[in-house]
Amino acid sequence: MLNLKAIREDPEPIRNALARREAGLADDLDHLIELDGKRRKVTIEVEELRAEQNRGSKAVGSATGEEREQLIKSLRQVSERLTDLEPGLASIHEELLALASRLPNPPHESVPEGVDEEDNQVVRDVGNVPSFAFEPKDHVDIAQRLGIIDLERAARVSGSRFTYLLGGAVWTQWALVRYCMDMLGAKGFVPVVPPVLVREEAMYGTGFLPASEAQIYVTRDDDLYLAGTSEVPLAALHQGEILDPGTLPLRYAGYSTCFRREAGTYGKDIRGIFRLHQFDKVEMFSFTEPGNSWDEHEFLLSCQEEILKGLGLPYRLVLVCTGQMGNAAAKQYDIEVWLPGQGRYRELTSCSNCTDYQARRLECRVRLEDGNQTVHTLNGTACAIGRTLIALLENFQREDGSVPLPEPLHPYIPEEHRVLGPNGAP
RNA sequence: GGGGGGAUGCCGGAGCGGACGAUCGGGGCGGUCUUGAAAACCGCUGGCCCUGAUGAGGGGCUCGUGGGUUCGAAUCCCACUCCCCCCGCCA
Repeated sequence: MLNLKAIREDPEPIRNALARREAGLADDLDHLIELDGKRRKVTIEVEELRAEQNRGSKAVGSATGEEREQLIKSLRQVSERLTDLEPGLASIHEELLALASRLPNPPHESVPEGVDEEDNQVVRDVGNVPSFAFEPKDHVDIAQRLGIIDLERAARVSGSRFTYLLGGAVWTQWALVRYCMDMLGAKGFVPVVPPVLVREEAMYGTGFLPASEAQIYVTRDDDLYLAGTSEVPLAALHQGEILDPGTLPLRYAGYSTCFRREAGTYGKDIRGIFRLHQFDKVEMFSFTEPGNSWDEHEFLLSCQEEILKGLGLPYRLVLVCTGQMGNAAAKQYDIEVWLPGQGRYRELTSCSNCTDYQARRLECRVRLEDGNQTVHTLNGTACAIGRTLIALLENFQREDGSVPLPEPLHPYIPEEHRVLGPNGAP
């Protein structure tokens, strides 16, 4: 949700920023400004009548006889005029809210303008792309030979885009989770296992509704939504609260299963476990004072890079262009990991500063010296388990099909599973 | 699934048609006293919106949510939502 006060005071920067995202948005903003003006005009009218009504009603209490009758008579007229005006105000308000909640966060000036992946800006390449003395296989070949994923049976049970993870894949999953949690815990993140079924308000508050409705699973009888990322329940954790500035920044590391319908991606990444309806993920989430979110954004990014460097995965950091950013983000970094099996970089993590966009919808504020202010929220993937598993398999594969897991994971894996081999699974 | 009880400010808890934005207690903040602290005493202490200069001031809304009755609703009526307890089932 946009800050109407800020728009009213100085609409130009916001209009320009929105136009950089998508051409039509500037017109939407103008419509919004018009509605806001209308609303204020009618509000003044209505409130003056209400003030009159309040004054009069008080007077009735102490009046008697003829005077009282006269007063009630005239107040009845005020009441009727209000009844005429109020529906108009309500509908303007409704329209205003519907439009305002549809508009995305205006991008930060440092965000490159563009429409698709081609327009993303590569910030840096890190690590060495491995070279192989043999033809590297892709993760499906490797994993199936190891017996650690079972896509066919999963399809029989649940349909396409599901998998069973077995044996070594599971050991690796727990190791990745513990590796990330230990690192983030040491940095002051509070580990969280959040609810993954959430109410509509949480989806709305994080900006996934109404924007991405088609991507979200809904339960039939209970009207609960399945979170596509723990960002949703983590953001909603402090919904409606006024936080004490001493507690900020609040940093959480949420571990949860994520559910995505992936509507409209038929035929895309259909092979393997790259794009599933269900996967597990460790997600970082921060609440900060408005002035500190840009520093926090870089901090979350540094955590992501530390995790990947620790695992020894080659990646590149990308600044996502205006057209590719999530609805709530003002700026977004993606990290793309090198996948030898595909011979290209693929998205592994994402890190967004949502500024006050989600927090305003969630009504999450901080009590500052000069009044209450909307906090800023940020989110970043610590570890998308499935895709990280793909990256480990493809980058560290050996010609015999075995895969040694990187050393930082060893403390969390039984010794016999530190190298994924044919004996790693039934 | 069956039965019962609730929803009021940061927390507890009154109020049940007209000086109620709300008694009181706790907490928090400030002060008096004290070498310091505690105790005691005094004062302050919700949010949102409009107007105004992001000031002072003024106004409106807000007692779970939405509707209704009324000149006037925290208080009466209707619907919904949520929370809690007991029984049953259950990881």
